Amino acid sequence: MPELPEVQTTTHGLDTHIRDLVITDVWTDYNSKFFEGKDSIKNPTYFKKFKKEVVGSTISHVSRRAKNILIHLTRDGTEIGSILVHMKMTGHMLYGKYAFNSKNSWTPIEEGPLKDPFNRFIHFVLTLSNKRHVALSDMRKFAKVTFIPHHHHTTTNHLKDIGPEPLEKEFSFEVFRSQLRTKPQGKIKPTLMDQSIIAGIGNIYADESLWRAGIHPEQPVETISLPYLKKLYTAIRTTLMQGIDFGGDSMSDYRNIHGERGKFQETHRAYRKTGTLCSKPGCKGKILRKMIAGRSSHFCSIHQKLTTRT
DNA sequence: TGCAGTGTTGCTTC
DNA sequence: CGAAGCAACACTGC
Repeated sequence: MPELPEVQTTTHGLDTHIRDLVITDVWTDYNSKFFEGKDSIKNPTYFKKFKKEVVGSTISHVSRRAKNILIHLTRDGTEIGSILVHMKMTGHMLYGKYAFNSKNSWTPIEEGPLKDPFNRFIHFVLTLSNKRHVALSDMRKFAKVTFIPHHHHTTTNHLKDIGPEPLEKEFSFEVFRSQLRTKPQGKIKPTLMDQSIIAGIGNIYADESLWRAGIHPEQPVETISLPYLKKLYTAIRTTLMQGIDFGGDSMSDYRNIHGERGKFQETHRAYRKTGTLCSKPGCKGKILRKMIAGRSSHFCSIHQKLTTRT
């Protein structure tokens, strides 16, 4: 589920714990070279190159771009690039002390994410100079890990088509509106989830933002009035900020780097609330579920009606 | 038991 | 060009 707030929670946690440490080893048991491009550690040939790049480098800091984590590396004080991790559906990063066991997998042994039920799905591990580890738990094995050389940061396919960050102060209402104008005929929900329009919004935060703004997920972008667009702009920013404040959403298997759950799922108003009464004060609607652009969408039958003009 | 559904995204097809 | 469908994988819940 990692969307912007979950990736932000993980990024911040990593940044405070692994800054200035040296990477002393890298391990993986991902092995399919299919589906992902050549520059994926799932490709054994690429992994050898990857290992050569990162072992011996120092972590300068950890940042986020859309739903990607970037672990920035230096060598002899010079920036060499970063490890890009996209956690996709079920990935989450953990920090702690692990031991490599006789079954060729990793077990947490001290502090850290001892209680995380997903420790059995660890497929990528960085060993650090303080004898601790960063582990990527990834049940469905969809995650992407690759090395981005410093000079490729703005040109790599992994990052070049990503839209503005919704929580940065440069993301004004005018920026939001001009981004949406590139897809006037699009349905609003798939448009919000398009990473080239706005960075970091996924299925949960799209549904929750639209509930708060009172807009039907299939409302064509060009038919949304100025006041409703402004409501939506505010709803997106406050919902994402709430997600971060609550430590992310753990309705499914997201955990922070210590293996702990976030609490945003306790505040859901629409996502996976099918059949319940709408909780908007005075609203008598029911939460409906419908597949839209291949994703299940949840919205109120009354205060999120599809209209010819909002 | 069986199968629909799951947070993401990129490739293929139309 | 865009939109839709599906595949990558493993598990949960009805």
